[in-house]
Amino acid sequence: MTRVFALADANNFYASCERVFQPELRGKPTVVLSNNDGCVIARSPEAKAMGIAMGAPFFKLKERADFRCVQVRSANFTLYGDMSRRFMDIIAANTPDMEIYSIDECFIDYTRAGAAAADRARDLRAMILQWTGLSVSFGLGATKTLAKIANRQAKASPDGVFALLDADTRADVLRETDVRDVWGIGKKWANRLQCHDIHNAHDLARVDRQWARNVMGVVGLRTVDELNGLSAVSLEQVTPDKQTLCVSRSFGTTVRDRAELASRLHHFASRAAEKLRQGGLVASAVNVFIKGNTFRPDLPQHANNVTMELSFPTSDTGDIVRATLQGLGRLYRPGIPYKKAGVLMLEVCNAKLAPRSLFAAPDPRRDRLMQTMDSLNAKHGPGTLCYGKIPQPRTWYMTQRHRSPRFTTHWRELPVART
DNA sequence: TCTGGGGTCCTAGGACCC
DNA sequence: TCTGGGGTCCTAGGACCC
Repeated sequence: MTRVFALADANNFYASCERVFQPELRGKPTVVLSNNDGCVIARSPEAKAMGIAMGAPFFKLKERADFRCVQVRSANFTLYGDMSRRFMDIIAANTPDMEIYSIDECFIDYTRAGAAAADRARDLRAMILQWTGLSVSFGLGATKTLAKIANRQAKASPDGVFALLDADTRADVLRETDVRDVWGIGKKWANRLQCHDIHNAHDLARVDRQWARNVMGVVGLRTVDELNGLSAVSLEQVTPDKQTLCVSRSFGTTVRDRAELASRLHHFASRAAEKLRQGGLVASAVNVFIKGNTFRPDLPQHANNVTMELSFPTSDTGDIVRATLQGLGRLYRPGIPYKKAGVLMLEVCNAKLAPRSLFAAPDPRRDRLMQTMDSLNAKHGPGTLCYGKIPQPRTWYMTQRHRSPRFTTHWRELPVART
């Protein structure tokens, strides 16, 4: 049986979320910036038309003569996360066979809908637009990779839906698709494939399977099969537990002081522990890393990381903070202007499945303490209760000069309707 | 002055064992 | 004198994704 996958992808997601609640942005070139207002991570169609590149550093963008007409917003992940949940909920309520792939994309298995798949997608698209204000494109194909390619066409099609299901259309579209735009082919592989005279997706689909296996490995072979309509990447309906969990930030200004670095890592470790508990997870080790400013070779450089074993799998903020600060003690060098730091939780697994140690056991009273801390912070706002230090406003935390209100998740920031 | 953050999977190579 | 070879486990690094 021919399978039918759809990829539903919200158009210019972050920029669109901003526009839903700020109609004054509509029709104007709009960009959304990364943390610390470092670089561009989303662009409205008008901004794309101006040639503003994804990842363009903001400080360079500001030098452009036509910059004044560009609307700028700092990343507002609280808002985007909530909007994502809303549109995914609508899809889930209509189609049980779905996989949330990223904040703005999901795959749907429409095999059972058969010939009606495209109509189903159109209905769903209309519903999402009406209920959330978000425009979502649907690409349909016999594999996930083909659905991805179909989605690129859908973005340009008037009704936002494109089916890449018959053989002739498929061959035509694959010929038009640059090999670097194929899902799973990055910059490196695109360049290497060019050397073998493989320029578009159709060229790649026609290579010998054995050649693909030898030269590109199992991942490359899967891509080739998928381009030929052989489904090699299945729908992942159950989100597997994470294996690692990372909290890290670049700093707006560099940090030389050890106590200051410790304070920031303390915060990252606390956040990581919170994220573990939210997911019902525990970790057995924590990797701590610090690095200088690699964009500035003229400054003294130092980058290092260390892995600290925890005495048993845990999500206890105290254990994780302690290990993190011990790790920093081994890494820190005076006089280095540090630009980035973070913690990476390792050997993460479900708390219920975690191995137990004969020699060290978690204290149930600590679990209750963590629960109490989490519920207080949930009720009164993040940072109400901190572990092992006095809560203080994090003036250092991030540069967000252009952040919009958290329209959908904070009572005081709700949009106001006037009649 | 100013360049994001958070993931996954695969492979190569070393250590170690028999 | 002789310097095999296969298996497993671990780690680091590469490549990719959004």
